Amino acid sequence: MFVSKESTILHADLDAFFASVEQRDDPALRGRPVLVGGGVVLAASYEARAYGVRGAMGGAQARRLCPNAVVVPPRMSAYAEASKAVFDVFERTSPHVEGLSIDEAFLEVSGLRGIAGSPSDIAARLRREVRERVGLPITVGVARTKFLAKVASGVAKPDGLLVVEPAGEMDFLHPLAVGKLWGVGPVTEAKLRDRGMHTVGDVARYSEALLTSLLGAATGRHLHRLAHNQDPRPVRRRKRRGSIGAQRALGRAPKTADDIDAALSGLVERVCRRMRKADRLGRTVVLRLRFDDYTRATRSHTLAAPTARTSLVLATARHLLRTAMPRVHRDGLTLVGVAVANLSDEASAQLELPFWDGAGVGTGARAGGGAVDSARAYAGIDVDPVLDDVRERFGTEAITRGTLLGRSPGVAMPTLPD
DNA sequence: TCTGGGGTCCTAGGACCC
DNA sequence: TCTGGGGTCCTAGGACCC
Repeated sequence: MFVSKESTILHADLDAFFASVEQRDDPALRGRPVLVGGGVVLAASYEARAYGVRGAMGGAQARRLCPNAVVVPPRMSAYAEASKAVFDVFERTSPHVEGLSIDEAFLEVSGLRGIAGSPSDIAARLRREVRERVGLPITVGVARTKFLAKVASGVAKPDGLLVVEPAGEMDFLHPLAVGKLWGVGPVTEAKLRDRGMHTVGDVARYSEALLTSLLGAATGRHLHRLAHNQDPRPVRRRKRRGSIGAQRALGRAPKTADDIDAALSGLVERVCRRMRKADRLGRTVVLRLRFDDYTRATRSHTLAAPTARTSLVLATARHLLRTAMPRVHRDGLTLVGVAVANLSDEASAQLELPFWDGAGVGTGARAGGGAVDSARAYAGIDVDPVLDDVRERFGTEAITRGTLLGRSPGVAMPTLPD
């Protein structure tokens, strides 16, 4: 018998997630406008949205729009816990779950028709289970493609369910504003508008060649396909994340070099702790800066071997910051961020070199024999036994690519934690 | 309306190697 | 001595998403 390979995809998206968790945990907040986060609104309950408040809005503006809103500080661990409980329901619903963020996922359910009922039955049951087991409202969109399922859940919000039937796809798709297309933000939307494209149907009338010349190869091709209802992307498990970072806004007040360095140290420490907790190492240190006029800059450096060592990441970040100091002095720094990218897991974790007898053996920096020699002279320590030991354990490749950080009395070197 | 914190992907140029 | 093409890695910036 011929079996259709046509897929049916659910897009499940929690409603006003952070705000809903707060209302769930504090009955006094139910039915009232709730804002999570004071400086910038991380989430606004639907009661607050009725006043025009949106996520990512400045806190002052949000309170102007909705003076009787209750503002609560974010409780990230509570949200992480709720997210995990919701994803447990997802996993019970389908073996094919692709998480998109802390509060949304795609589920492939086409293989389940005979077992679990129609897609809309499955979606309705999923919503009920999330409500009963976790106590949160969730909206589900159902369609043959990821894109349509995601748009459908957006239309059905809050606390809704919308199925886009195959026969109705074009009628659903073409009147949509271009801004609804996945990957179209303010910049791309303006470019499309300048060409007279306001709806998805408008985009569909243009050639792929024109769209790619206007927007670049990847974006042009992507939009052309979506506008013609071609979205073959399958639901698949996510790869592990590719970077871990932290950042902090500094405000506009003038700050000293010590202020900046203190912020940088705190960020590096947070990032490295998270990396070690997740059992991951990274090779590329990225420094992110934002200036008074909201322009941004990044500086990055790739180490010879992956690490999660605070001292090494911090030394690298400081070096990157020094290279950016002219710009910092000229334009005024308002945000500093550090990320470690190029993450690897256990396979390459062996390259993380060990401590050895009073000498810290770190990985990274542009190192060869020269760096080893200068570290030896600088620290005044006997590194030959260290080299032998490392060579024996990790092979010559590791040692020629490593840098030695000496630690001996009277020599100022970064402290090496854990 | 002046903007937080966490990410992803794409582009383009230069260095370097074969 | 001069010439090519292809591939990978690194850096920086930009757009976008939740």
